[in-house]
Amino acid sequence: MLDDRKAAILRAVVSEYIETAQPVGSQHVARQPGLAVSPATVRNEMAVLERDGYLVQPHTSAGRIPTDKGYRFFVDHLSAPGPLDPAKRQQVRDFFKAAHGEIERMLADTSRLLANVTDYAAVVVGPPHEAAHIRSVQLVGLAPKVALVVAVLSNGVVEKRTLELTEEAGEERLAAVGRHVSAHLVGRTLAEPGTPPSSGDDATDALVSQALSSLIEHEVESDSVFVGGASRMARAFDAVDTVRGILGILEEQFVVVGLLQDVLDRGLSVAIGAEHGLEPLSECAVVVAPYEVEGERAGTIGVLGPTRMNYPEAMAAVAVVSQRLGRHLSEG
Amino acid sequence: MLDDRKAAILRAVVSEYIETAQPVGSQHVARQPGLAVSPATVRNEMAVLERDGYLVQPHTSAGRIPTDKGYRFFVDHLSAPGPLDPAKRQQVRDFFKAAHGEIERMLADTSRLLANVTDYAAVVVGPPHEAAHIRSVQLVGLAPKVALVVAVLSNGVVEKRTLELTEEAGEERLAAVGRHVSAHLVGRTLAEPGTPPSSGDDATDALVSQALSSLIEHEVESDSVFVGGASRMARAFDAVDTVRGILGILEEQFVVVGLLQDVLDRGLSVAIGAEHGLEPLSECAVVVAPYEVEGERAGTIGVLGPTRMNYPEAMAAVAVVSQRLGRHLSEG
DNA sequence: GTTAGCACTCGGTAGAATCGAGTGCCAGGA
DNA sequence: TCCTGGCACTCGATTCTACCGAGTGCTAAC
Repeated sequence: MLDDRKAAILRAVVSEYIETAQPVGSQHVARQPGLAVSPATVRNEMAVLERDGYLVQPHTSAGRIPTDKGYRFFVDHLSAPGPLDPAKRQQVRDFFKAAHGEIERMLADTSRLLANVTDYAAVVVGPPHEAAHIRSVQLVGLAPKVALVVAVLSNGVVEKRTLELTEEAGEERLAAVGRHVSAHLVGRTLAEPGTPPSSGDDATDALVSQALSSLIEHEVESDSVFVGGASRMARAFDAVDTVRGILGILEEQFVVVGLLQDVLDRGLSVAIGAEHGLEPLSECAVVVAPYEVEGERAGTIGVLGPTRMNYPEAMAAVAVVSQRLGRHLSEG
Repeated sequence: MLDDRKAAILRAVVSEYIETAQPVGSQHVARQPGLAVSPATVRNEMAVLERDGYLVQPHTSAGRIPTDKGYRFFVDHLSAPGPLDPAKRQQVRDFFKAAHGEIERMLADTSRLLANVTDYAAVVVGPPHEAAHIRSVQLVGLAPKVALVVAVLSNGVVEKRTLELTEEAGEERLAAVGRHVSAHLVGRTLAEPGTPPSSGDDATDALVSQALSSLIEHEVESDSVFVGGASRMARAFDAVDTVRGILGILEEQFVVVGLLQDVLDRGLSVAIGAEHGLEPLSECAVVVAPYEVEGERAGTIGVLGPTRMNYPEAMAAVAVVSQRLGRHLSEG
């Protein structure tokens, strides 16, 4: 553990580096109000902090930069979560006051909001589809031998699957199958669909089971993910290769979901640099928070920025948005 | 118009510049087989080409670079559309052989395919929702005073809207309204919904018209757009500001749709640099093609790359993918 | 009309000089 | 024992110079 003065010095270095992106020297730190200490003393302390892995020098005769460990200590012990800037707070409030419409658009807009507020890339993961209760199932013919299974979930999500039929089926038959599946499935979840009772008609039963299995398979990968403001990563780094790597990751939805999930699973709200395993994101930090709908954990939102991101602000923004998003969705 | 030799020189400059991204000098051009001419002659010709606006020199004593006008002449007169590289052709074939599932995922995957094949960013615009025939409409209750209108279109698209009800409505009433709307709307399009006949029940009629208006409004902006491989733009440019501008554009879906639409409307299949009005894309070119489903123009695909992109290959890829996508969607 | 020859331009690279922010260490003082 | 002023030292960044060479435009001869 760090004594008070070392902690204060570390905080000063991190804060200043976050602002300026330049290595921080002992003079700057010593100027910090509240630290009545000479640069020489600061230097000694910084040497210790470096030995202990909280800081590094890009090269001799340069100032210090925080390591991942340094950032970690900063977010864990030195940064008050703090309230969000009032103007931004208002921006969030206004957004949710005006927000309406169906859930996917809502979530996509939320990711853009979060990106605007924080000025980093933002991710919103929708509620897992398996958990929601099924409200209705319907079969609709699209072509002679193609039908669409449409399932409406209680959270407003609509799942659909195309069905390749082995033989033509008229509207009536599809409707009948739909009613049959619906009667069985309504109130259940996609995760536990159970086995529907036989209808006494082999052809119908075959279609029913086909529709059912189409609905429940491929479930995992279909969690909805929305990435907003990815272009902001181009501002955060000036190495074009770094940017490309990061954008590449953000394009792979299931990687992004996995990343957020993984961070949450480890009980963290912030993952810094190498803490999340993704190599291209080694210069990035993620701030995440779950949101709850009607008391149940429903999904996750997060912000992705450079490790030298403004953690207090990002954490505040993520907290506010996740809370308001949950409330908004709870109200329907 | 350019005489044969000037055209050949222009072609050589464009080809070489596309490959190397370096200004092309007279020696390189003269080495070109098929041009039995000395560097000095080439220099004279290049001076003329520069005077006429086809080439520029980044600075005195450098080679020449094509202007937008130069690229334009190249794609209009000098580049054979040419067949796609066999391996890539196969890649496209394999993709569509394996492809299945519902339409949005299909389109999103197609955008990734096109990005992979061309190594540029790719855009796929789905069929306009207004044009498709309605196959089914249904109302599903989500909360006491919230209902979801779900409309299934003939092309497999599902439109949904949340409805804020002024008073509670039971399942039976919602179902009745759904049947009423459905009976009226099936076979029509969202663009021409007509006016449903009165059901003789005021409360039902109110809900019907509410459902109807929710479906037809906000129509324009809901065309589905899928952008794939945006991260590849980071490879094409090394100015990080340029990259950011381009990514910013790609994040605004309706701008992208407008861009492609605009290019098509002007009867072009390629738009270069300033030809499309978007300032951040002044260093980019777009190659577009419509695709047809069952003989009808259904949507658009496109590729976005630097102006020094490989036009023949991009055009070939876009042509092949649009054609196969149309065929695939026609077959259902 | 084409080409060889030539003087000229100018971006890019390499090397030297300089600057200055920052360091580590030491010795003196509270 | 801990802090601090002083000092020599480091080394990236910046500036300047020299130089190279790819490329040009022009002219005169073929």
